[in-house]
Amino acid sequence: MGNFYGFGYGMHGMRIFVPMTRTRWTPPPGFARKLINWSRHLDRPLPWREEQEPYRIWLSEMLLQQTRAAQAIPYYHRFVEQYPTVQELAQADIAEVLRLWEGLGYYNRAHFLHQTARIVTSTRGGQFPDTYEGLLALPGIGPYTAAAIASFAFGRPHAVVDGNVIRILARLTGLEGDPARPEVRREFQARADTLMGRSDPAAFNQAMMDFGAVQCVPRQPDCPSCPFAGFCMAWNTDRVNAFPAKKTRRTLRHRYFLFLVLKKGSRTWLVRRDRGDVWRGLFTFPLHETDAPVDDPEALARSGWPFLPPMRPMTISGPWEQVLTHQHIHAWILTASFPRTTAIPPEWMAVEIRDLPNFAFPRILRRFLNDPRTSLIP
DNA sequence: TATTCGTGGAT
DNA sequence: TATCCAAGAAT
Repeated sequence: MGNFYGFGYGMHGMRIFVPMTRTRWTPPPGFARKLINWSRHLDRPLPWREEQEPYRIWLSEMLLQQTRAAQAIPYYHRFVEQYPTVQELAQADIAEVLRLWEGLGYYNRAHFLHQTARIVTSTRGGQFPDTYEGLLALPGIGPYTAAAIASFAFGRPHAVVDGNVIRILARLTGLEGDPARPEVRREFQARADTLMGRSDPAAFNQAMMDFGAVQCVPRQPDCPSCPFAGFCMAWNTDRVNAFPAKKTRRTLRHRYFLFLVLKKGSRTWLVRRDRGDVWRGLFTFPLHETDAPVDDPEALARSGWPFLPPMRPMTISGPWEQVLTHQHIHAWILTASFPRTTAIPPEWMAVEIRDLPNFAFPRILRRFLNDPRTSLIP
């Protein structure tokens, strides 16, 4: 355990602290009431705010996992319009769901969304579980999402612990550990639950996340204007930037992709991405991957796809770049006409080129398709 | 339990 | 420009 400090609860901006060793953190009195009161003056319109329907709350929370609210909003509107009820979502084809999800990333979420819709529809008559534990058992619903739905939809007293709450509590209470560690995570959860107390769970959770998004922001927060500065550990020890503990830096893996846009008349071929890799369930053009930088895309293409006619010219586009969380994709896209269809691998799927807008593609390929110079889609 | 799952906005 | 990281969950 690290050092703990006791604080005087002073007025706004007051810096009273007495270094001391403690074994227990003491919650500031009246925190929940003050926090909710703070949030009343806030103008932060979100389409799922004040929403009562569990389906829509669940949908919004799935869209919001590791995603900024601003990015999720247009997707939320499209999903609600396309699938007004969980039954309609359950009946949809996963390819269609993924097409609607395209561009949002973390495509496993779309698969979990669909799975949970089917479970809720087929085994629960379209009704979501109304308990934290029941929600937690569903695909794609972890501790955060279960707490969010349980509180927002059913008024149950479970405090959400997301990135906002971790940042707020780390600074406010001086919790220094790595939030990724389970015991530290449990402590965050315990302190969040303590702070929630007997206040309105939905109002408290909403206010905490609003507070993190508006006031206790990651970088250069305006602490002098913060209503809790008087008993904020980080502020009163001048260590605001030290909380929360920094995540370990990721290492980028470089991957080199060759995509083949093989055209025969009005058609081309696609493959579907499998599980266990990026872009699960999305479509791409047939792909040849190497682990070394590509200096001669055409030569590599001809060795990767030996059936390509030797004399026929190819159009070479690239490199197209996309940086993912753990990977940097370098892509070359080769376009070739091919009069014969023999030797086409059986897993390749022939599609009409004009139908390409209907398939879910990774962003890097959608950028290629939308580029006017590509002129693949008329 | 450490890694791996996208994408884009902010600084 | 490079870096951070966002209403996390699964494996």
